[in-house]
Amino acid sequence: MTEKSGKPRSATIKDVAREANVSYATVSRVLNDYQHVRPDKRQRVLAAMERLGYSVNLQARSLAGGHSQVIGLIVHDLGNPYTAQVVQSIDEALAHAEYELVLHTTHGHHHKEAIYVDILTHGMVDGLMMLIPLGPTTYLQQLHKRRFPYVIVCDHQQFDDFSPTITTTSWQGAYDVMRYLIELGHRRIGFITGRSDFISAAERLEAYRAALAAYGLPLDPALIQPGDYQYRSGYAATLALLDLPQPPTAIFAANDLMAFAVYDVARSRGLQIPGDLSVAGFDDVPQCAYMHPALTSVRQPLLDMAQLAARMLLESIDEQDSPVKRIVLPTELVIRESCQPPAPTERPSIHINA
Amino acid sequence: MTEKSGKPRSATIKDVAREANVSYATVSRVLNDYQHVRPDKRQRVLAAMERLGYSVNLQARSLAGGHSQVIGLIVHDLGNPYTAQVVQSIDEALAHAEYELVLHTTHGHHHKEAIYVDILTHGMVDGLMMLIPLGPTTYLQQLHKRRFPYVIVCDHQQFDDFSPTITTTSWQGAYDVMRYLIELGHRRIGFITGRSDFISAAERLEAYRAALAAYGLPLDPALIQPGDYQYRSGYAATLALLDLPQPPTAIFAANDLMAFAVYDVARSRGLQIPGDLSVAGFDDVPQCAYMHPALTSVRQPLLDMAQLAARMLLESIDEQDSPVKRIVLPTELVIRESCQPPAPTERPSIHINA
DNA sequence: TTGAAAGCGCTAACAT
DNA sequence: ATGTTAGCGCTTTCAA
Repeated sequence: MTEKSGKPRSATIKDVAREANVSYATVSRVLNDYQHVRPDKRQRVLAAMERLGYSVNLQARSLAGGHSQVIGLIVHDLGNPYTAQVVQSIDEALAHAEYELVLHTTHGHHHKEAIYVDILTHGMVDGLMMLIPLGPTTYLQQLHKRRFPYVIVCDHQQFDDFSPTITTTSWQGAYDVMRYLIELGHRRIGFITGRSDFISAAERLEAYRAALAAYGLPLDPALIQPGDYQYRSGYAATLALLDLPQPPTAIFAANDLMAFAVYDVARSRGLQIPGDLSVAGFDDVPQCAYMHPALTSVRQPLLDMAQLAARMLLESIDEQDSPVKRIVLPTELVIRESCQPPAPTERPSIHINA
Repeated sequence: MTEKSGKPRSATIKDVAREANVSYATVSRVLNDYQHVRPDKRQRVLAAMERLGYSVNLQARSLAGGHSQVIGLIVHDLGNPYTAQVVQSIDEALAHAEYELVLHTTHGHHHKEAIYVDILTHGMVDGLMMLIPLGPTTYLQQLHKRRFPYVIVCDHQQFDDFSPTITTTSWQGAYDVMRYLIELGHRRIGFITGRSDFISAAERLEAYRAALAAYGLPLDPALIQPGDYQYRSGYAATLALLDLPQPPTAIFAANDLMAFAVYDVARSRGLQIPGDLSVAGFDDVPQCAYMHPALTSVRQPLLDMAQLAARMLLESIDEQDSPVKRIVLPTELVIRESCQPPAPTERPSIHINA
């Protein structure tokens, strides 16, 4: 057979064995740091590897029953600074444990999740982490049935009862924002929702409603504008909110990116923040601190989440019978400069519309 | 052997064969969409797969000489919106071609590059893309010698002469900014450099110098402040620049993030942009358009870069003898609101310091 | 301490 | 059209 296209070949364990004049099992032993190898032979093997530029083929190793020492990570969207930061933290935590990371992004296509899970968990990785905005799914059930080690990291609190999960008190985070705003004196608070198919979006909306109810404030549906976590939708929603006959004195956006859009609409209309309009976001992306005024937001302990997730996964890889854990980490309301009591000139609101 | 820890097993091609009552080669044929399989048998196989929840093991396939249909991508830093966007574009381009993407991030540790290249190119992937800020390296030479398909995507123009490369007229981009600023009338232009070990940083600095020289303007070393592409360094550099006995009337930051820092320092000192100080950045991240005033910057055609890179790589996987290509895409100076002629009150500068 | 050999799940000849 | 079989590169028995 002529060496036509096909894959480029590189030195294998056998080449090394030949070069070092040992059996290829011995090479494998050196590779895996076995004890019973005579030092001089080990040296010879090492030298041969060096000379041949040998590098282990992880696929083959994994196939042969060793482990791959790689962890799969499936995320929904890398464009989100929130995701990017979690990924980075996970990567670092894993590197400490000598695991590699392979990352798959679904770019918002939920149907890809199952595909990636399939690919990764059939040979490619020793464990799987998922950063997904959705609730219970079929593929999770299958993973569980197969007893494949995995961990969910999410920013919402609704999921099945068999998946190991790291999450935060995200509902509480949203509620905290509302309480803060209400106690500042706001009565008409606009809410820009997240992407409707994300659980977090429903959850934050629910917290908005709950806080209103808890303080005996009326719920005006016009004050709830749909967004999708993107800047553009935040812009449109803010426009709608400010064009209301009775515009809100404060706007709570379900994430920071949409809150930034509120800033821009306000600026274009000559509205001062927080003088004329208070604004709060969610996620506490780094940019919050750089805004003028700095944006009040809700922080999730991303670093801790990542590290705990990594530890949990590694544990369940080591001992297959580790109990299913779920950890809920606290969110934190980060109060900055974007909120203050509503302008005193404001009259007690008179509701005209239904 | 008791089914102790070890990997969870899942259905293999043989299980399917048994279940469907065919030879396991036939299953493979169905799997790979071969022509010569009787429709009814194909159906039986498909059904069996369904029943068993079968999923192909990519490792095994790849080992057996098929291809993995996976492309590796090594990037330097995901935190950068620039990177994130390229990754996303590449992923989409690859998905069209039915390739999966596995991504490795070095998180700024250059020494990891060689390791990842090794891992990925020994069995794991059919081709490799790299998004790295560095110049020629040993591992690229090796890849080339092995004839392993790969492509470099970078934002600088200095590299070896055997690597397929996609790049942009980045030097020209920086030069364009300077020309624009100079023709606006600026004579003292501050420059905040990029991270010193990145080629792009040296290149942009070089363009800064070249433009000054071309217009016969003096080069004041004090106007060049070191940065590292991070916000914080931009902040410090701006402080240093504005504290100069003769501060610049314009600042060109080697990337947008540092330009944002210029905004913040200016604001904290009560300086108007562009009235008191003109500012320009590089990269044209989305945030530029949202700033007030919107930031003038240099755009690289990320989407085109990604698509071309994907196409190039796929080509060189298909035909091993495709000639080494290098494509240089044009950058574009995106003029927004952050620059204007220097204040007329400005006197002709008198240089006191050496 | 080392070598020989089986086999991981699959593809790709080679048979039939 | 389909079955049989030889590996891919490696780990891991089992012998020696």
